[in-house]
Parts: sequence; C-alpha cells; structure tokens
Amino acid sequence: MVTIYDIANACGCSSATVSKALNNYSDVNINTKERILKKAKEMGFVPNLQARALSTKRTWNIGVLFEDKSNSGLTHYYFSQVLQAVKEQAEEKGYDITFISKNLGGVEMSYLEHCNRRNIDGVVIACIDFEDQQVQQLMESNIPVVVIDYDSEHVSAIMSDNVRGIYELTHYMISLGHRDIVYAYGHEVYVTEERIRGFKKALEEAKIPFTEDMLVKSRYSEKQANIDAVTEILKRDQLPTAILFPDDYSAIWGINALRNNGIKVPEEISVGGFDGVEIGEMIFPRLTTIRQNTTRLGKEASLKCIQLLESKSKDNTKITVGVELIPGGTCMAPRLLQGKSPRR
Amino acid sequence: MVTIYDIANACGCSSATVSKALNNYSDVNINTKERILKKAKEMGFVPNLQARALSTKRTWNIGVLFEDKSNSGLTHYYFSQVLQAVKEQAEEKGYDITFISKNLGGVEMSYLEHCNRRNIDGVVIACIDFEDQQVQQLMESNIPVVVIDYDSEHVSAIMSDNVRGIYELTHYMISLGHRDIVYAYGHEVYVTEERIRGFKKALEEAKIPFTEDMLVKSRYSEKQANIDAVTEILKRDQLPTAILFPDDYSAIWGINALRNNGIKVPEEISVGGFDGVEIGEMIFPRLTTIRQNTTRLGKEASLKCIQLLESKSKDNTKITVGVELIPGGTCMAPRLLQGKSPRR
DNA sequence: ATGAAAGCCGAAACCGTTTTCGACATCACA
DNA sequence: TGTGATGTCGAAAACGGTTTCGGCTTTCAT
Repeated sequence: MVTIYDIANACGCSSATVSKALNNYSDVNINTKERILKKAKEMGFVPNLQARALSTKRTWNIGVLFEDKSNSGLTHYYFSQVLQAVKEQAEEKGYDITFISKNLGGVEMSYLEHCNRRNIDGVVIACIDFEDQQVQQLMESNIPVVVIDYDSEHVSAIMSDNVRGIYELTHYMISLGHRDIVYAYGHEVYVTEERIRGFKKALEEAKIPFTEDMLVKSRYSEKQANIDAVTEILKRDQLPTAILFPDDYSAIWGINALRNNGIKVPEEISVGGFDGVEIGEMIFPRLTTIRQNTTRLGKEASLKCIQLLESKSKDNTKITVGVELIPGGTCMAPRLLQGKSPRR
Repeated sequence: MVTIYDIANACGCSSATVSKALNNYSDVNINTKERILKKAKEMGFVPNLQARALSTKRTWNIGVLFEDKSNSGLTHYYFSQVLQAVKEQAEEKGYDITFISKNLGGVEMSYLEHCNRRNIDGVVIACIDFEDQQVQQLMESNIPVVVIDYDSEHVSAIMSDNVRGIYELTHYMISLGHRDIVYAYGHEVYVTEERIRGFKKALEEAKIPFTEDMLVKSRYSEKQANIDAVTEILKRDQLPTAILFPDDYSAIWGINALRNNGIKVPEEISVGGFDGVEIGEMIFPRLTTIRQNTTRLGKEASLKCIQLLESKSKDNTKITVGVELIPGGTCMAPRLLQGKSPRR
C-alpha cells in the first residue's frame, strides 16, 4: 500500500504538501502540484478512507434503515425500488450506503450505537415501525436523519402523498358507481392514519356516509393477513362492491382469495391496490392502483440527507412527492343493485 | 465522544490497559478489567471503528457487487433474495455490507479501487457480467472474493445447480409428452452455457434429436427481449408445444405475450420458468418453475467470504446448492398430434 | 532601498485505536 | 536467599491521513 509519505519521498517534499496537492489546497505551487499528482497516479496511490475519516470526521457513508417486519427488507417490491434510488443518488454524490442493524455480531446493539461505531454521516430511514424505541432514539440523536413517510418534529421527511393517493383511488371507485367500499388498511402507523383520512375525505365529498364496516384491519405486504381480511369480508350478509388494499402485493393475494371463493374480479367485486409496482402489471387483468414515485422518494431522501450532513445541521422540513392513479382492469361499475347482496 | 483516554483517566490507568481490557487480553487483572468495563459502560463508550481499522487493517465490512445490467440491482426479484441472505448472515457474524460501485462521486473508479479505499475485508459478487474487465481485475486481486454462479480459477464460488435445474424441467416436460420444446436462453454467460448443457442432456436421454431451432436467444429479466422471443417463435410454420424461459419474470411476460397473440397457456403451449420466486405464485395458474435456494446461496456466500477473510487467504473451492422442481399449472400434456402445426 | 503582502512549503500536533516490549512486583521453589 | 517464572501494567510507536501555524522567498508599490 502506497501512502502519502511514499509520494512525499519520491517527490522530495513533505507529506503535508502531498496532502494539500491531493486536496486542492491553494497554497501549493502549480508545478509541485502537478508533479505530485503525476507521481501519485504512477505509484497507484489510493487514499485510505479510514485514516482520512479519523481526522476529518467524515466517512462518506450514509446509513440506511430498512427493517420491515413483515416482508424481509430488501426483497420488498416497493421499498427495494426506493432503496435503489437512495443508493444511486448517494453514489452519484460520492457516498456509499451501509445498512444499519441491531444485533451486529450476535451483540444486541442499538441503531444509534451502530451508527456511532461506524461514524455514519447521515441516515435514511424507511421502515414501518417508526414507533420502535430505538428508531426514536436515532431520530432524536444529533445524526442527520431523513425519514420516508413519517412525521416527526425531530427529523426531515420525504412524504409520498398518501392522502391524495387514497383519495383519488376512492374517488375513482365512486365515480364508477361504487358506494359500498371497504378499505383494508395496513399496519396501524402514521401512513395508515393519513390514508384513512384520504379515504374518508373522498366519501364525504360524495356524501356517502362513513360507517365502521368500511374499514377492515389488515397488514401491509402480508399475504395471509389480506387473505384473512377477504375471508372475513365474505362472511358478511351484504358484500361490498369494491375493496381497496394497502399495497399491490396484498391486493393480488386478495384477488386470488376472492377468486378462490368464487367471486369474480372485477365483475362482482372491484379491487384497487397501492404502490404501482410492476407485479400489478403481471396479473390479468392489470391491477388498478396508485403509483408512488419511488425514484423521486429515494432521490429526494438522499439529497436531503446529504444537504443536512454537509451543513452539519438538522431540520424538520417536509417534502411531499406526488402520486398517480393507474387505472387497470380490476375495477368496473358495480353491476348489481345497490343495497342488494350478491348471492350467499 | 468518549475515548479510551477518557476511560483511562477516569480509571487511573493507561489507554493501553483500557484497550486490553476491552479486547479481552489476558495480561490485565480481573479487577482492573471489571472496573474498566463498568466505567466504559457508564460513560457510554463507543469504539471508533475507523481508528481501530487503521491499526488492525480490518474494517468488518463486506463489499457486495450487484450490478445487473437489465433490471436495476436491488429490485431484482431473484437477486434481492440472495442479497438479503448475504446481509443477514454477514450481520450475524458481525460484518456490515457495503455496495461496491464504479463511478463514485462522479469520478470513474474501478471496483478494486473502491474496495481499497474503503479497505473492504472481502467481496461477494453476484452480477451478470462477470466478463467485465473490472470484475476480472477484482477477482484476480488479493482481496478475498466469493462469486455466485460463476466459475473462475481465481475465486471461490457458490453455484446453483443450473445443469440439474434445467435438466429436471426439461425432463418433466418430456415426461408430459412434449418433444417440440424451445429454450429461450438468457444472456450469453457462464450460467447459460451450463443450462444449455442440462437442456441437451435431458433431450439426449429421451432420444429426442437436438436441433438449433430449439434454442432461442433472449435475455434474463428483460421483459421486451422475452416478448420479442415469443413473437419470433410465433412466426414459425410449426409451433413448439413448450417453451422454457430463463427466469420467472421472463416467463410471465412470455405467457402474457402468448396470450396476447391468442395462444392459450397451457392448453396450446406449456411454459416453464426458472428461479421459483414469489411472482410465479401470483399469476393464474401458478407458474411451473425451478426453485433456486436463494437463502442458502446467500448464506453460503457470506460464510465462505468470512472464512476466507479471517484466514487471510484465497482459494477456488466450489459449493453447489441444489434446486427443486415446482410443478404449477402452466404445463400440461400437449393436446395436438406431434408434428402437426397448431393453427396458423 | 524598504516594508508589506503574497506565495509556497514543512514541522508537528492530532484523530482514536492496537500492540510490542520492557519494567516492576510478586510468587514459588530449590 | 537467590533465581526464574508469572502476573500486571504503561510508554511509545504505529496506522495514514489532515490542518494549523510559522518561516522563508519573492513580488511589488512606495
């Protein structure tokens, strides 16, 4: 391994001058500088980031927290896209990303401690369980943190326009003629509250009275929870004409569950998803859903995080990223008379 | 930030002793040790990994190379599962993972240089383009490298049993009565050669003469390439009764393309995929495919990599991980007389 | 000619750890 | 009582960089 000292020797100058030459300091003669740079390249010099970090306190590392309880982390259809965008944007700015975990090497360790050990410059969080004690601790620390889809006074946030998303989807259903709509909502977290707000808003505007049975508890990205939700709904005397699921994955399993119970989609029940990931296009007919702009969410998160860490500050600005309705083939106007139960 | 010096001061001993106490050296009195550990915890000491790395030359960091040309990296249905397993296993052993990229901070940089800057302890590679000059350079370097699904004299490898996989799938098709089978193979890489071997082997055993038109060039995980492959096949005077695709994603788009052209699957043409990822279960009927053991592939890769880096050695042992046939509903016995062209 | 300013460079401290090696005390044993 | 072994500790160097600050030249206006 060749160090700046080796270069200094070869150039007949001091290591300080080499360091300055490599870092574009102004107080080094243009000729010396070029000589040093040339020699450095010749000798195959590669700076040691650990050494540099030790004195500059910058690791050029962004931590990523992606602990999804239900679907294990990286394989998540929606989050993996966000993560990809975070990664690309970070790399473009010269940062590497590192996953933050509890439980490193068999030793239970808080997220914050993990970050401190590695001297992470900043963190992007996009997990479901923001109420986790350790996540809160991290957000309240003095490490710059950007969260995706959560609202906290301590951190900056990139928000997908969930209210508008579910509002538009509901509105669309209503415009097709649906009035008996069920929203199978996800985990009881911030995003869910937001979405329920959007759901109710659309109903209200259409003067459709909201009743408790329009909400069914389910879970994001959990196959069985959504199949169970469907099973529960099918026990009712009067079936809804449309069901909205918390994400596309859930919607697809929901559709399968409906079909396994002899219900035709969309002829008997219309279905809407959320996320707009590619699996929605793979099934037939294509899933009606709300597309979240994963690329922008990820990019904005990275950029905001970098901006914060470079200014060594924290703030709690919020950036909202728009969503888009993707009409598919899983919805149609309800065929049966309202208020009349379709079979069973 | 509290350092070992602070602890030394508080304990009335030297930093050397503190370091030793923290690292379980034998030449420190049990009482002093406990006093130091207690104080360290009290003061909230967190070791600085950069400083440690500087003197030990271990970063506890494993680099991951996942550059998939077609489908962008992390969002890949198959690779993301492997990656998840690599990550989990690495973390269990106390290692963090970091993505290796060219082009860090706008500066073109070789993979090897990226690793050297960060002083990565070892690398796991699972990308498609192993022939890339930079990937080769990395494999030939003295950094411990483990590759997934590639064969090189320079590195250790974890291999999925591709030959057996495609052999079994083909064998299954033949056992259903198919003789006109097309294999739409993926990128022209090592894995593809392997699979073609397995394909031919199954034909040979069944005494079905191999002809060139049984192979169609396509690409892994590329929607359009597979749709195009289907379009090409459909131009033939005599259609095959079964098509095998290079992965599940491709198979699903292949099926959609077939259906868009009025061909019934599986009634007119049977279809097989490869990978065994969940999307194969989402469509109706469920995709017949070969399941690769992504979890084991990832775990083995991590473990092998750690074993190598801890012994500071390289070798080129190969570990093969088995595969499994998942019979679905996209295959059935061919209905039409062999040798007769089904319509058109 | 002179003093100030600007340009260029290097000594040395510093970042937070590990690790070697020698010093010292204590102990056991002949 | 002397000797060697054993146990415990710390000084100091090393890891590979960055950065401050002061000193020396050179330039330039007066």
